[in-house]
Amino acid sequence: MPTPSDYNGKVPAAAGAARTSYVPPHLRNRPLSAEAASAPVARSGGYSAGPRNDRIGGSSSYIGGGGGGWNNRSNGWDRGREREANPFQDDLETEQEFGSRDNTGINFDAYEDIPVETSGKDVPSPVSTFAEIDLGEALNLNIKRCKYVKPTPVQRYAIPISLAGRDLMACAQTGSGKTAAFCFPIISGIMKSSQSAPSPPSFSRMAYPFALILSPTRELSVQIHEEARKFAYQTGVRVVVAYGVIDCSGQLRDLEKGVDILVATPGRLVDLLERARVSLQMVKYLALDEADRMLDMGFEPQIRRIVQQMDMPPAGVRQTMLFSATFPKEIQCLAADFLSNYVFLAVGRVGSSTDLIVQRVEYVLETDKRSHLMDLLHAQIANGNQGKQALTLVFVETKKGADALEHWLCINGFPATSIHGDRSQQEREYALRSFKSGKTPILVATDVAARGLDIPHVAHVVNFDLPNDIDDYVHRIGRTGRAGKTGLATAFFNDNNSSLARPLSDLMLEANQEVPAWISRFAARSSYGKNRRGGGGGRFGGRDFRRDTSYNRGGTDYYSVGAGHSSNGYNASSGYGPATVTSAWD
DNA sequence: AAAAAAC
Repeated sequence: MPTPSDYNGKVPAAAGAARTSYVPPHLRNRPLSAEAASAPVARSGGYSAGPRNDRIGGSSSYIGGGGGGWNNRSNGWDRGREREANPFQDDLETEQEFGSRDNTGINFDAYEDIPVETSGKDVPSPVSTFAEIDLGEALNLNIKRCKYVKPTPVQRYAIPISLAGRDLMACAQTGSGKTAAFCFPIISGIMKSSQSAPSPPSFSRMAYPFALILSPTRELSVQIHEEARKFAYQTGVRVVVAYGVIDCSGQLRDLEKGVDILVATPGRLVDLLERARVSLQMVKYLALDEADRMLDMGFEPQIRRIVQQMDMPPAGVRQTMLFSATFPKEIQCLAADFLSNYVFLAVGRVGSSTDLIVQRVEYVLETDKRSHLMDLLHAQIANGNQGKQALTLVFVETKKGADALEHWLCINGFPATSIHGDRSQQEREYALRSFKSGKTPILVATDVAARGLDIPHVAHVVNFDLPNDIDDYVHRIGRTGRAGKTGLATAFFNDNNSSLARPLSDLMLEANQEVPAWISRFAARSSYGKNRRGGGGGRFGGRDFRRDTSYNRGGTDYYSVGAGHSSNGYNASSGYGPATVTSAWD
């Protein structure tokens, strides 16, 4: 179990000076009377010069009024003025609306025999209860409020690993509790270390988050923010989200009020860094959600810029956690640049009784897709599968295609809406709400909705247009069958998708799905996807590329230990041997 | 070739 000194080992020497006046996060939310008493002595740490105290003492209005701006992480004084909104309020309302809603709880029976694999040096042991982990009283209370009874597989492994201060690359299906897996250690770590945290190093309107969480879409950032706010409720740890167009929702104001955990999309964060509204020099935790997407061709330059070319502490000083349901080898290779002596964690995806998604592939010509979709929707209605308890998510390839299909569905009497990158943020958020509430139980979407979004009650995912990449398919169908519930995924396949035939049929075979015989005709034609997973079998969304025999970084820190050091090092006595490979399956 | 993400 980590001690506070584990968390503070890298804190500058000046830290001690701040101790007496600093108000740690867990005390920031005390009632106003208690706060007021300590206000005049708001932290005057080593960095803090006179002006800060003058400002605090002499001004009755805080942030926003004067524009001078100061990072007020340092005082709990103004925090008491605003009551922290109860982030659990929405849950109560939704719960009433849906009657006995049980999706806050995970169906643990379905996860009982899930395969788990770890690799890396000295992998910390997993836990089986939250009680075994010292997360702190406030966080434990929030876990109860979230109705989490016991940790999910990814949480059982990832939380001890990250509490031990280790970097992590984790493959786990979204909906299996990933967000909590990286939020709990971050919140807990910030609470513990804050007792001796250094002051922000300058006097400006810049924000100095301790933790940075990046995700590839605005909606996913919103979702992570909402979840993180629940976990951080009344801990004093402040969570702020930044995404999309300039400050339509008071994001800049929130930043100025101080931030401990910043959740952001990459473009927005680059913008904030350029405007010098955010500094990354205090970042102790970096988490990338949907990390393989964050490091693909479209995002990689931005991520490199943020992580390597700004003022963020380097790998090894900060703690880095990468999460995704899929982790292609090439991306793992790239990701190694951002990690230091990391643990690789893979939580089973398919191939066991945990597979809760029934997958179907149907041969549908381009011209027949619409009428075929209508048949499916009619059949669903005939089965009594409709309304807000049985939402249908339809994926198409293009934004134009999404608009067209939405329009066509609507004029044919189907209550549909759509979400894609050409719609305004307002429209996007409205569409998502309208879908979630069941007002429009059909949502037509581009890949913007493929990853990470947690939408309860999605009973059916239709791949109206199949993606070109099997990993995208995996993420898309993962919008159903969540939290232990079952789901259906139907794909419309035709000659345009022949490149996907082999990986798709492989994936379905792994998942014990019925694969139509005709698909092998296409599979034979294409060589795409061969060995994409490093021949590592299909139980996982990925396999540690460091274990691949073709990978040899000889002389790097990964395999520096041990006699009999082989070309891959995996079976050498370097800590990668079978003894450290744990599996809940065996 | 398309999608996502800042102004």
